[in-house]
Amino acid sequence: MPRLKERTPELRDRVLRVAVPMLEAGGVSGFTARRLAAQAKTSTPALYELFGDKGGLVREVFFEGFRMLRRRFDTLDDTPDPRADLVQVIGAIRSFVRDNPVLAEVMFSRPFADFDPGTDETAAGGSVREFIVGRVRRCIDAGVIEGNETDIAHVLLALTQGLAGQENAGWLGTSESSVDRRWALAVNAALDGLGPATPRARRAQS
Amino acid sequence: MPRLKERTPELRDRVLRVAVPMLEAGGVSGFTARRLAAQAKTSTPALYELFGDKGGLVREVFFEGFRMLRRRFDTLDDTPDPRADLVQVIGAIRSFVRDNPVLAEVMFSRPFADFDPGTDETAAGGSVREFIVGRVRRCIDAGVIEGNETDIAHVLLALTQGLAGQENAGWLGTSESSVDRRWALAVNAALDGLGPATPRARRAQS
DNA sequence: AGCAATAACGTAACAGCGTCACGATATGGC
DNA sequence: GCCATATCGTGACGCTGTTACGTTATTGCT
Repeated sequence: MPRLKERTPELRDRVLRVAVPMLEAGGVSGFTARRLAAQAKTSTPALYELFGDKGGLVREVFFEGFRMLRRRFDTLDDTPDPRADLVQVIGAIRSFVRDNPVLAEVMFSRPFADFDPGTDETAAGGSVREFIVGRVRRCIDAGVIEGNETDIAHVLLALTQGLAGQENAGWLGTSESSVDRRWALAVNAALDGLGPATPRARRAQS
Repeated sequence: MPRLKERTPELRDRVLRVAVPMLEAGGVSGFTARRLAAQAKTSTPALYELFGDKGGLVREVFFEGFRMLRRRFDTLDDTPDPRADLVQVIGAIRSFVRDNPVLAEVMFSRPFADFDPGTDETAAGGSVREFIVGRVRRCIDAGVIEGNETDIAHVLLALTQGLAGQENAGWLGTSESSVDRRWALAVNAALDGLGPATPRARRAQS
């Protein structure tokens, strides 16, 4: 007897497909429920039925960001050099952040007061982290670096996130070359320091 | 003939002294012009005369954060071990972020849509960066690490910021011990990798 | 003393936000 | 053709940042 439902999972998908480019184009402050509803040719109450609240909406964009990053990893190909492959994945994260700075802020920072990614949402990056752990493991197996693969992945991800955040904010340097140089220095130093038989590294265990 | 001005630099200081604890207590979303005005026993138009707009207000809190961090550095004392001193300053940043998580977000992240620290505001951290550069230089002079002091300071700060951000978000680990372990691993690996005569490190130059 | 001129004050308004109650609406069954 | 009902979107609420504007207090002059 009622009318046909329009607030379906299909609408949800359409909204999300509109949301990501709109976030990137309009920035955090331009990302409002009303504007998104208008742009997706629906109403604000529809958004609230589909996503609960603004935080739920941002949460889905957050998840979509990690899916996009993971998809970018699929375009990378393995080489015989495990260390180069690990450097490559870090470079892929860097270029992702440069291509999608606002989305990256949602993923790695907390620009929306309504959405605080907690430990639950950590799992969203799980598939991303798995990929990195895989490449870390190959380095460990090859004897390029030593230690616990999870710990090392965390460290490399933190370093990458810190560098990307600083580059994004324009703090890492003014010229392209100095920024590149610092990226290279950081990544190489970290990998070298994680390598085997570095005398001082033994301190970490004691 | 007019009445006496109350919106003086003194009021400005009083507002800022109220603002920092209020931000930390109420979080980003609780930090509103009205609430701050009420708490500082003044009016919202007074805030706008003193700070221009909300962004200007947050900007001052941002500056105050760096002053606080710098003041914390002054409580540190030099030891004969330059490497230990460098580790110590990184630890000081970590504890600062743990003690003032919301303020740290304002300083290192961009939780307010109204305030984007740009290259101008980079200078605010200048005095903080100088301190770190000083400790880096001591390490270079002692032969503990090698390279350009500014580049190295940038790298260490990026690493610290990345780790602190992840710890703050609860992403660095669930147990205190795993978080500590990853901090130690990261800092030691970076310093080791920046050290002299590490064969692979030469790659960075080529 | 009392008044006028003037500058500083804060109330109250505006647009826009997240959110949701509720009246309007469209549909299938009788 | 009409009713019942589930679904829709208009419009409202309280909040935000921001500011116009009427109110108020003060000083100098008569």
